[in-house]
Amino acid sequence: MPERAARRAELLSVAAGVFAELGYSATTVRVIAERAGLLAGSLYYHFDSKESMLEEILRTFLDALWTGYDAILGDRALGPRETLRALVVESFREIDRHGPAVAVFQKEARQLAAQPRFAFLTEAQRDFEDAWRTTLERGVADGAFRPDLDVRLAYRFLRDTVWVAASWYRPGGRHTADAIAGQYLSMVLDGISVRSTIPTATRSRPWPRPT
Amino acid sequence: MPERAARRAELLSVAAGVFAELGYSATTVRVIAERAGLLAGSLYYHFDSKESMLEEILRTFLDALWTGYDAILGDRALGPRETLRALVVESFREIDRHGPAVAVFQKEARQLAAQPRFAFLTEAQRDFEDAWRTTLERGVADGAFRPDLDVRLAYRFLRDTVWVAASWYRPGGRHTADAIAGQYLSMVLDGISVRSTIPTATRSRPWPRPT
Amino acid sequence: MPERAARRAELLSVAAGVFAELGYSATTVRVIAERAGLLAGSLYYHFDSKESMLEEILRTFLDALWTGYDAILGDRALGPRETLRALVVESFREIDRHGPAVAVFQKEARQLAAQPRFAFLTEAQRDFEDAWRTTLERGVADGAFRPDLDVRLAYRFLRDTVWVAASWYRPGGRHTADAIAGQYLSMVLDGISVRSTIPTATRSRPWPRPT
Amino acid sequence: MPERAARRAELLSVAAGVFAELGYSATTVRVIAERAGLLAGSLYYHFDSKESMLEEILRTFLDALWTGYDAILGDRALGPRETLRALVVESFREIDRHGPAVAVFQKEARQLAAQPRFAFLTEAQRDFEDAWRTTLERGVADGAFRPDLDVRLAYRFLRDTVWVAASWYRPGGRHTADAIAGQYLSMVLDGISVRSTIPTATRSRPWPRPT
DNA sequence: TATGAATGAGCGTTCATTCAT
DNA sequence: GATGAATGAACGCTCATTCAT
Repeated sequence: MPERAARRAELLSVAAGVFAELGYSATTVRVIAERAGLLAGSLYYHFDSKESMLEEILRTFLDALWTGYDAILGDRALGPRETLRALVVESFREIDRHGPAVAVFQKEARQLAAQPRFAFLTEAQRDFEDAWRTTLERGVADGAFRPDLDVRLAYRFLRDTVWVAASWYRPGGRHTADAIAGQYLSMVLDGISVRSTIPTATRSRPWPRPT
Repeated sequence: MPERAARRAELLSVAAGVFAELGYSATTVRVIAERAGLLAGSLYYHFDSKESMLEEILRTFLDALWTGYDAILGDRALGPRETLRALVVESFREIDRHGPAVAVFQKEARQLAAQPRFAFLTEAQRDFEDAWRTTLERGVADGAFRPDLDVRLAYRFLRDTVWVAASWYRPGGRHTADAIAGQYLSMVLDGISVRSTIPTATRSRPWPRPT
Repeated sequence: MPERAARRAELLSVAAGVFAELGYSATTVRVIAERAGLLAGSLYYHFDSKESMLEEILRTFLDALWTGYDAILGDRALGPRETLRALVVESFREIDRHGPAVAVFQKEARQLAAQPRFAFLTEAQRDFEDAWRTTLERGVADGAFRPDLDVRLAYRFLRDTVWVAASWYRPGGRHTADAIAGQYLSMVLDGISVRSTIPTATRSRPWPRPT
Repeated sequence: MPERAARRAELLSVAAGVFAELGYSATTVRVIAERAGLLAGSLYYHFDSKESMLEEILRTFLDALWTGYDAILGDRALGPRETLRALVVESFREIDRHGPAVAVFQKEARQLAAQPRFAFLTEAQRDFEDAWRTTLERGVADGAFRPDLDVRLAYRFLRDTVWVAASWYRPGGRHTADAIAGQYLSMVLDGISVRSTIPTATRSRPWPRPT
């Protein structure tokens, strides 16, 4: 990595941390500069604007994420269940690697997507929804997932469940990202309930019984 | 409701909507005023500051929420499963009634809690965690919930899963709040998976089999 | 005094007190109203503006002052020494009666005099200077005051000496206004020094010795 | 003086001039900025707030003043008369050098002293009173000043008389600061009156006659 | 007479950004 | 590459003033 790009990455990492901590709007370029050890004006040698820093942070995150996702989604050997598992694991790994960027994405994306400059967020969200919903639908179709699943709702449920973890997850904590992914998957797939105790009234339709 | 209090409530409702949409920091009092149909300065006849509006919005929301929660938590007739169900339903009803306030809480609480003025948020979060974790622990103890549950993780999972819905839920949409609560509960309790497909590797311990 | 005028006087008295305490610019009509027991807007039933209250306070004070001064200055029986004494006594009585108004005059007059609306202050100051300087000059001419007196300087000295007392004098304190006037006169006329100890070097010219 | 400090001093000098002319409260930072040739916001690169400018102006003035006063008060060779003379001369020199600062002090100190931030003004006023009153009392005790002197009153008389001059004194005028100090001293020490004309009624006690 | 709600101008201050050095 | 001083727009807020009731 050339000197120049390394410095940019370093500064963006600082910026992402502050954006995640204080929110984009409440972050001043002064505190970014201060944490990076230079003066506010000097940031403008490296970046056009505060907004362009944000954009670069989000693009970098999404590029990395989609590199991982594309490998998974392109793997025809994976059934819907394994695909879902792989997507969740990949997502937690992304949180592990680019936690602040994920937190910024989670907090700011909806609002930013309205601006032309950040239209790529809207695209990403659409692709994102496609990937997850397709996987869920495949799973319902082939009997891996519950036939009574409301796919739209389940998509949101999964999406929020995974990304919101970025706001509390800290690398080097009690659990590894993969361990947390495993726990999440267990809850999402099987529920927190002991199966036999579920009163039938909870469901609109009886489960298809495996034979 | 006296004239005065009604006007306050009206203005707070507008403010909550803008805070939820743009974020507290990115919201200007001029925007609030514009949407409320008066001038920025006039807001200060009713409120001390932008911050005091935020505080009142959050306090009002938490008061309403705890009124509901306390009734549930104080009901000794409820088992952990019914308690959890009631808490989720109550939460979605709160989202239905005070959606913007919930979204603001969800977005801003962590950051605000550091200020002395918003210390009540820290208390609320602690009480909140107590309520959910105690319920989960009771459920694990009496066999309603899975014995291998990581309660800390499950708590976060539930908390985020429920509240994050405030950022997309709109009253009057396709589903009622109670319907969505039901769907969420179904996913959370039973998982999205069809039972027999769960590979045993997912779990640390085999399920207790009903006899 | 008609009801109406009495209320005005009452409100102006409150206003003068606040102006004296906080300064005209730092005084808000809200605190005047509050101390008078009504709401800010209600003051505008009685007065056109904050500025018109100030004007009325200053005019009332100057009218009263000149009533006293004119009687003294018109008394041909008084020598310069007695005239000066009478002016000082009258001034302290004015401070005793309208202390806050005097303090406001002392603090604000110089700055206000630049506005057309307050041109009467400039006139008053000119008349004021005339009265005192004429008295001093008469005294120098007839041997009552020191022949080496710089009249311009002595005028300022006297003027400041007297009016500045308004900023600390409180009616009902240790000394009456007349007693303070007496003490001031004693210092101004005779100095604080024991005469014989004055080294001759202090003076530019030897004193004319009375025969 | 480093570049930075010089710029601060320059801006503070402008600010002091405006504060003295319009009063602190009536002064807007935009006026200060305009006279200094920059924009209002740019002042905040150099100072924290309008109030901090005021504080620095007053502290600088008091530091300079006390440097002079301490030298005088610490000189054991000076009798009360020479001490008083030296204090007055030093005060007028201070007016000559920092006229606007003195005028601001004179106008605003009483009101400001109530704020914790300006508690140093209260201290200064106490030290000030100590210095002058001690000098006066020493003079009365050793026969330099009139035995019938009301020291409290005389202190106020001297204090106001001297400092109020800051509101009209302009450097480079007809008289030098030292010349004005001399005239003031002559009036304060010996009075404006020619001795023999003093009616005995003015005094409560006869003068001690030198033998 | 007084109130209560509002206006609108302007205030002190912040902050992303620029640019000569 | 970075600094330091400045810009200029906008922000939260204040306050004298208005006016229907």
